[in-house]
Formats: sequence, C-alpha cells, structure tokens
Amino acid sequence: MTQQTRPGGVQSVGRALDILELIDQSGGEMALVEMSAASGLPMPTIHRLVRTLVDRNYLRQLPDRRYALGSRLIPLGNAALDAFGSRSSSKLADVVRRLGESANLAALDGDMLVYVGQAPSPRAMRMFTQLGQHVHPHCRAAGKALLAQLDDDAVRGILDRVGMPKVTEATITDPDEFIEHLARVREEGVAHEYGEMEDGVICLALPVVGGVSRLALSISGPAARMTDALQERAIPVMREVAGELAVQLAG
Amino acid sequence: MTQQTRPGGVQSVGRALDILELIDQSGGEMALVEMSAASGLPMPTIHRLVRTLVDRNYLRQLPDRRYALGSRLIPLGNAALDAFGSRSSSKLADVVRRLGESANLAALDGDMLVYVGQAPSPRAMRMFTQLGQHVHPHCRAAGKALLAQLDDDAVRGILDRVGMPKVTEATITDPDEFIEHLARVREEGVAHEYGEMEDGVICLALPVVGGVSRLALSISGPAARMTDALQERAIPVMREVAGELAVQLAG
DNA sequence: TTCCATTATTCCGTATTATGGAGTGTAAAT
DNA sequence: ATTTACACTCCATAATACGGAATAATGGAA
Repeated sequence: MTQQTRPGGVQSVGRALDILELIDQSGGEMALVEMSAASGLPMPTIHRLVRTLVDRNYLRQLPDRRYALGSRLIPLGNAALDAFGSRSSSKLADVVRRLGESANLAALDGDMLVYVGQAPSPRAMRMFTQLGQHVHPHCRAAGKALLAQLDDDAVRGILDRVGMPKVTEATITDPDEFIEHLARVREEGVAHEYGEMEDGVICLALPVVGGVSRLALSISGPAARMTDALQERAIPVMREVAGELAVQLAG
Repeated sequence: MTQQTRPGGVQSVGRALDILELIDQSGGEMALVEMSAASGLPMPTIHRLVRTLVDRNYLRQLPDRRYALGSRLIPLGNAALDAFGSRSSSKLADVVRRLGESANLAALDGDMLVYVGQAPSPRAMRMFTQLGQHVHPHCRAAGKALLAQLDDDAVRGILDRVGMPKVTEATITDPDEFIEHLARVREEGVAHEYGEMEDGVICLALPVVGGVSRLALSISGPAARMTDALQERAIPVMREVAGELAVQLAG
C-alpha cells in the first residue's frame, strides 16, 4: 500500500511506478516476495508488472533472481535534471565566484525538496549536496523560501504528511512555530537557516520568481565564514542572479 | 508506434514508458497532440496516461500546457546509476590524474553498452560521454572487453539483434571478423579500438572482473596523445585500478 | 472585441485487458 | 532425499482501460 489510487489514473501504471519507488527506497534491490509483501499485491500481479519493466530495462534481474533498478532510468533522470535547471549551472558558478560559498538550486517535488542544480565552493570545507536528493523542506533555507510562497493551509498539509523530523537541536519541529517563521521570511523576502539541518552550517535562500516551476536559490557554508557581513553582501548578489535565472528558465 | 507489445507484458505500463521516452527523445517537452501523433494512440488514452504520470511527478505540466519530464525521475536515475557503479568516480579520477586521458566505466545492459561512470580529461580536446548513454558495443573498446567475456554464440546473438552499424571506415561490420578479433582480446586481456567509433580516437579497455555486474574500465583520447608509449604505461595503471574497483564494487 | 481553429479534457458504454487463485517449476536448505 | 520457499505460468473472470463522441479551454485571426 504505497500510494493511493487517484481518480482518473491508470491503475497498472501507478502500480508499476510503486514498484520502482519501492525498490529505490529499499536500497536498490528487492526480491519478488518482498515487493508483494510491501505493496499488498499478489505475486503474479507483481511478477507481470516487473516483467514489463525488465523488458524495457527499467529494472534488471540480478543473478540471484532479485531485481534492481535498470539502466533506462539513468538517461531519463539526466534528462529530467536538465529540463529542470542544469542550464543554471553557469549562473550558480557565478554566485560561487562572487561569494565563495556553495550555491544550490532547489524545487519542491510534491511535499519534498529536491536539489536540481549545484555549484560547489572552492573551499575544502563545503556542503556536499547530491543532485536529485529529496529532503524534508522544513530544515532547509531553500525549503522555507519555497514554502513561504504557499498559503498556510498548504504548508500545514505538507508538514502533516511528511512530518518535521528533529535533525539538530535547532530544527523547528512545531508546525505553528514554523508557520510564524514563514511570515518573517515573507516580510524579508529571504529565508535564513541557522544550523537547523546540520550544526554549524548557515544557509540563505530566496525564491526564483517567475520561472516555469517554483525554484529557490540558496547558498550555504560554515558559520565561521557566513558572517553577517557576508550575508549582507550576498543578498543583492543572489537577488540579481535569481532574477537572471527567472528569465533564463522561463523560455 | 514506438515499441512492440511483448508477450506477458502490461500494455498500459508499456505505453506509459513509451511516453516518457518519447518526451526524452523530443528534447524534453511535448504537447499532447504530438504524443498522440508520435505514438498512434488517441488523445483520451494519452491524456489518461499522462495524467497518471503527472499525479506521480514523473511528468509535469508547463504553463503553456505542454508536458515535460518530472522531478521524480531524478532520484530514480541517480539510484540506478549508483546501483550500477558510480561510486567509482574517485577511482576514475585517479586514472585521469595518472594518465591524463578520460576514463570511463561501462556495463552491458541487455545487448547494448551503457556508460555508468566517467571522469573527463583535463585537456581541452577530450571525449564527451553522457552517463547512461546506450551505444552499440561492437565499436567500443569497453564493449569488446565485455563481449570477450561471453562465449561466441552469445556474442553472435547480440550482434544479430542490434546489428553492427558502420560508424567510421574502421568499424568492424562483419560478425566473423569481430569474433576473431575478440579471440585476440581474450589472449591479451586488453581491448583496443582504433578509430572504430570516431576517426582519430583511440580507446583501451579492460574488464573489471569479480564485481557484481560485469563492468569494463576504459580510457580514450586523440590518436596524437594515445601513443604506444602511453598505452604501455596505461595498461598496468588500469589493471591496478580495475582490481581496486572490483573489490570496491563487490560489497 | 468576436469568431474560429486547434488542442486539452471529460464522459461513458464496450470489450479488451489486467487480474489473481491455483498450479507448476526450480533452487537452495535440511 | 525431502522439504521449503520462492519464481514463474495458466486461464477463467470481471474489473479495468479503452477510445469515439461531446465539451471546454485556449490562442490567434478578423
């Protein structure tokens, strides 16, 4: 029972996608019985769906008859990443050049935050961000910047569904407090994050408005380097680049 | 009419995958009518499938009502890449540092060769390899290294099914000649490729034995730089790294 | 602005298609 | 050799996806 069947959708397609996501969540490989147990579907049904996915290389069968994600997903993932914002990398590199800290571009994917563009800082100590990684939005500056663009009810819905895990001491875990926090983000037009995702890491984010899909531009670095002075210097730079990105990603 | 319906497969799932691939091939976005035309399926059918994919974030609808690949594909693509062997990149970078030429890691995916890891040469003129790209194995050093591990009948089956397109003047297009060629690869333990994929490009590959899935490590560069001296120097380095990779990817 | 052509979306009766219980095959464990 | 556990196949059933026809939304032309 991974996903609810939506009205107007195609059942078997939904089930096939469930299988892909199930395998992904289970660390990359799964036996047929495990899928059957996890999804609540009988073995023959699972088997037929898996067979279809294997025929098309979306899954592959390992020598021990277990199943793993297939290679056809790789080019699709790359293409999707491109379509989102890899054309942004030169702009992100620009931010890094001018501020010296890692820059990221993130989008809301359903209820989670996904990183779609990234430029690492040249410094040895820097944030490591995996493109395509899905993370909880409540403990990231970029997540706040994006959620601040939704109305409170929508935000509450998201927080309800995915929860607010306490990642560090500073993580906001109370929905009411978070919503209040978002109000300040809306006022300032900038989202801050002080060690809510990782101790000693400070992030700054602002929304890229006007683009195709709602994106947020963020920078992150260790507290020692993310001084108030740097933050003040960063905001106009980020605003400028966010504007350029909005134009660039609109077409 | 993108793909033939296989026996035992689920029709609607196949059609959904067709749509994803269609959009990928069409440069990332498509209107419903275009999909309908390209697939030969009526609009309502396409619409229902697309709807299912949009609900699940495998597609997203742009403001102009066209459709593009969705963000849910990104983590799946990453996971698939990982499952294949992208944890290899530091080792590949090592090869590049020591030899100065681009290094790749490739696997057989069904009958085709797929690149699962890559480290580009620092030189301006270098091979451009797209991760996840599927190519014919007969005109790549890595493909030869992998096919050399199969028996001749299996190789003949693959060549039959995917064909041996003549990519350059040097491409081997005769199955018998190719099989004979593989015998030499087995003797030497190294696969060579002299401009069979692109004029003036020389590649060298050897198998990574012992890993989970059969992989091949290759380097490639322009003929002017891939001198006999470099090749001789390269082979022990590659053998060493291939050994390390085998250990690393076994767990 | 209105009109028209094009495309997206919804409806719904039909029968094609996916379903899953029962049964067979296979490989590893005891 | 026997058991167990899982992968895989078959096939009658009906639930599900299908697609023709109708409707709504859109963007461009007059």
